[in-house]
Amino acid sequence: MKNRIQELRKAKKVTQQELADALNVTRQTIISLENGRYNASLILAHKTAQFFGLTIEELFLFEDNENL
Amino acid sequence: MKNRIQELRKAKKVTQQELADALNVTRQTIISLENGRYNASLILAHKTAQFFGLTIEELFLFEDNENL
DNA sequence: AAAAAAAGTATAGCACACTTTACTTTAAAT
DNA sequence: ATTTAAAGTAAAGTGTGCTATACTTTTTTT
Repeated sequence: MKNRIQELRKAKKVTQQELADALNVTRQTIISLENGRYNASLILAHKTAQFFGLTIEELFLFEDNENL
Repeated sequence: MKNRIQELRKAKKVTQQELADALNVTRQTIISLENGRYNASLILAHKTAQFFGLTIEELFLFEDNENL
């Protein structure tokens, strides 16, 4: 599953550190999410979507056949 | 974070086993989600929401101050 | 009332989301 | 060109989502 975090963060002119602080996670977490190392938890997904004023489904691009 | 899984599952007259099969998880996972033992992963949340024809935000009731 | 189906509890184990720390590389500012 | 800020990599550790197996309790059916 891909996401639009990096794209939207840059459009908002926010650094990884600033986003991390706003979401109460570490910068590592933001890097890993942006670079597709792992998927966000449900709560983090929701907080991130709220930060950008979107729904989870708008921020995260779900494909069919995602195996958990 | 609470969710409406049990309520919607019963309304649809589906057993935990049937829902588990439809989502490709075990019955234990459904029981644990319904009884609030843990939160769904993002992908499972999405598949479950799709099963009920809802968005994630409609199926899962996010509160403020959820600490990851 | 007895049998069968559905729901629940318990525990051990694995995978991965997230943290922490430390170091390197790339981009921006002076 | 040098410095500084931002982004990236690496690796070990913790907590939890999910599986698997086995057993018990509740609900439904006959």
